[in-house]
Amino acid sequence: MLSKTAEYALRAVIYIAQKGTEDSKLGIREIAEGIDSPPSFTAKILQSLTRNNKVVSSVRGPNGGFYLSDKARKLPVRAVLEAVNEEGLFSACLLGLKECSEARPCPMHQQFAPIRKQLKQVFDNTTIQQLVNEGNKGRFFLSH
Amino acid sequence: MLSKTAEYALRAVIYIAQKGTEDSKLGIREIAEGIDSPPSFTAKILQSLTRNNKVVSSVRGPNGGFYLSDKARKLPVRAVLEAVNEEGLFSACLLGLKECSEARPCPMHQQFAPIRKQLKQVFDNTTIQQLVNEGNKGRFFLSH
DNA sequence: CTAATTAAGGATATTCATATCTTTTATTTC
DNA sequence: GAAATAAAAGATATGAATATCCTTAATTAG
Repeated sequence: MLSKTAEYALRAVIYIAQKGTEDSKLGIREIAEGIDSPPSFTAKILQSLTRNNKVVSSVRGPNGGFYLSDKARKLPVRAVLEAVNEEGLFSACLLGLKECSEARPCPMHQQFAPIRKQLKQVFDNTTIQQLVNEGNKGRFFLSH
Repeated sequence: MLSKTAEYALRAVIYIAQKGTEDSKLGIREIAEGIDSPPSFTAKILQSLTRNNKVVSSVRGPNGGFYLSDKARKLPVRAVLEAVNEEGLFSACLLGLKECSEARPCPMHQQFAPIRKQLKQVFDNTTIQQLVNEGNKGRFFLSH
């Protein structure tokens, strides 16, 4: 469904938003451990999230690390997928056909259209903060 | 969303059902050309569809090739994904978490559950023949 | 200013999906 | 039975996603 990159990105952002603040930032090791992901690879992904888009904030040096601004917490979850170029999910043809469109629909288009629409809605209308609240209910990620 | 393997599998099955019959089977080259896919790779995928599952029928030798039995045409589209081991789509956690379940939902679980359910319904309740009928409306694949 | 810390960046390695090629087997036609 | 045809099967190659490592730059504390 999603690439590993997108999965780690989402998990990392939720984790950082959940456990980090501007005063108490999270290091890459803690994040990777918390979301059970490879540290170096996760670091690369976080670079995309701090650069391209402005989802995650970071500071180098002692007491440095990653955190999410209040503004970032209000971003739609979709912003995370944007940052890692995973937006094909919302537009690509299910059968992988270039020509597929509303005007020239592939055999699965009509059936799939409403699903894609819902998918879009979820990622557009859910904020990162909302996911954090969800996550806190289930206390999903490792704390330590 | 889907792997290339799954995309080619779906396209191939629809194409074969659309243009082939037991009396007039389709060769791998025609299929690959028709659905715009690499011939050898498509051949491998069709092997999965003739073996593991019994979606596609095949005959070797002169006038041999691939076709779909009437029975196969009534199979749910899901059977194609089964044959190529792409069923994770219906069960895997969106965030890639092993522990995720109704009892212990990840932060996106509640939002994603109805989408996954719909996805499942589409693949379960749509038959291959229905897709062929859809496809015939739009005459999507190359004919020659 | 120096040393320590931590993310950023660049280069490289590994793995798996994707893709190709060759040989074998089954089937048909003559 | 021999030759031709076409899929099955096996071996191998390629490429992109995944993953690691090493160096650089920024920041802080002393």
